[in-house]
Amino acid sequence: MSPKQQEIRDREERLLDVAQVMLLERGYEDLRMDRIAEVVGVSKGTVYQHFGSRDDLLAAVAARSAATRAALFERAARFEGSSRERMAAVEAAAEVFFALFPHHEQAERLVRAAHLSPKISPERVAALETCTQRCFEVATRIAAEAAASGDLPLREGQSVGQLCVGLWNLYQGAFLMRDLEKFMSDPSVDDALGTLQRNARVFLDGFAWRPLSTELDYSEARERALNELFSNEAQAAGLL
Amino acid sequence: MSPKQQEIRDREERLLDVAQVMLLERGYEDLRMDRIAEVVGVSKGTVYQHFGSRDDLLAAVAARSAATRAALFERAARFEGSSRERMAAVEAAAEVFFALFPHHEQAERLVRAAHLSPKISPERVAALETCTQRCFEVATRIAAEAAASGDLPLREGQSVGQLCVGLWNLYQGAFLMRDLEKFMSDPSVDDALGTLQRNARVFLDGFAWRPLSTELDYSEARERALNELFSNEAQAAGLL
DNA sequence: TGATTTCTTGACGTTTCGTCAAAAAATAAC
DNA sequence: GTTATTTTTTGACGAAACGTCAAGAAATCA
Repeated sequence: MSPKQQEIRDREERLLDVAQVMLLERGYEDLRMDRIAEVVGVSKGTVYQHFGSRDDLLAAVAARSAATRAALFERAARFEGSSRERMAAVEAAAEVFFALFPHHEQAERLVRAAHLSPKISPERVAALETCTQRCFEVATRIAAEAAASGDLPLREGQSVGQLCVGLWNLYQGAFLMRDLEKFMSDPSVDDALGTLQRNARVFLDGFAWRPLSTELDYSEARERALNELFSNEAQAAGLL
Repeated sequence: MSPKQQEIRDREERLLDVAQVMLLERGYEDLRMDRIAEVVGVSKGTVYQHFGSRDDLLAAVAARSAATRAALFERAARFEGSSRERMAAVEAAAEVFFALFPHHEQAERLVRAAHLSPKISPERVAALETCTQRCFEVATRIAAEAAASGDLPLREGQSVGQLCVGLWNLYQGAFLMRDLEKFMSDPSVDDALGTLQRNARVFLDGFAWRPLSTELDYSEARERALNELFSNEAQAAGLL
């Protein structure tokens, strides 16, 4: 790769870095192409060489963090333990991602809202979806193994797909709620992360995925996963 | 109220109607003030008499449907039956709302994304939050009664707040997923609404809220709620 | 009927997006 | 090492939309 090509690669990363920070700190409305160009030290035309439009840049930001999430999930898949402990490691990965990339939810929401926008290159949308699919595949594989081994006794009409969708929904809903004000005066839900962890356990208990959370303390598995798999990231995110 | 004032009121509703449809059909980017004015048959200046900005109009759209949701939830609270059947009625209300106001998720997401925008009048934001709070209050009251009566045996560290947050998250996450493409090839989750209903049952079973879904068929309660409480709406939404 | 207040209008200033022809830089050819 | 060609960068420009406001129209009041 020629030095020029390398420079272009690096610049794209820097553009994404700047856009990511701006999105988080100032919001979508203040994500201005001129300003990004100025901060990175290039002209606006050059930014448009990398990204076809403002929305395309936004999608690129989302795609980059989504790729990181998929990588975290796949790392979690290597966790050693019972099937449900391995799912707890995946949940830990979701937590780490959530803490490390607080901009991502907003970015992905906006990309989805810019629905079918012809201004977003199809490859980027495809990349984003592939990453989500990879996350689902990790979870599905673990649940399928649990079902095969008997740890997860699926009842009539239940499937590993249903379970994974439910767990995903639970997490997405909770992440969505993060920047929302509190709707409840109940102090028991002040700790959003703890509430989410407990609810995920209730949900998996509802499937009777053994060992139940009454039989085994999954916060131990969670901490082991954070230490063994995500040590650096978890420390950076303040989870350790 | 003078005829003029009535006219202004009506016009505001028409503006909201048009904005709502445009938002759903063409997306946020194509929600143009000039165009809305033109469709309703007034000038742009008049639109700005009603709404301080484009984002404020968006927030007004969200606030209006949120008020409808709160009303549906409160109607659901009047359902007769066991505590868990009454919660099933609330879930039915959420389904009805979801089907009737497909624009709402997007609108609320965008308002939240436009975070702290000084262009949205504080009263509208407050109205939006009050409506969500009303929904939570309905759910919380039912769960609290269930806990008091012994139907819902909360374990150490669990609370009705946690349960309501979890159920809300599950629904929000599922609604968020609606317009998303499918991530899974699993045909068992093709039926998004059915998957959501089953997952909600698993979740409440996880709390051991009696009668469990294995002991009682809650689709019966759901259909009764749709018929008794939301007959018109459910028919309009194609749920009956 | 005339005076006063309230409401409506659309042209205008501003901002930002995205384009593109010209200039600059990098690479290739000799 | 110099010239030619290709690639890359630039910033001025046109288009589009937001939000404003002074002038005019309509409604209410006296």
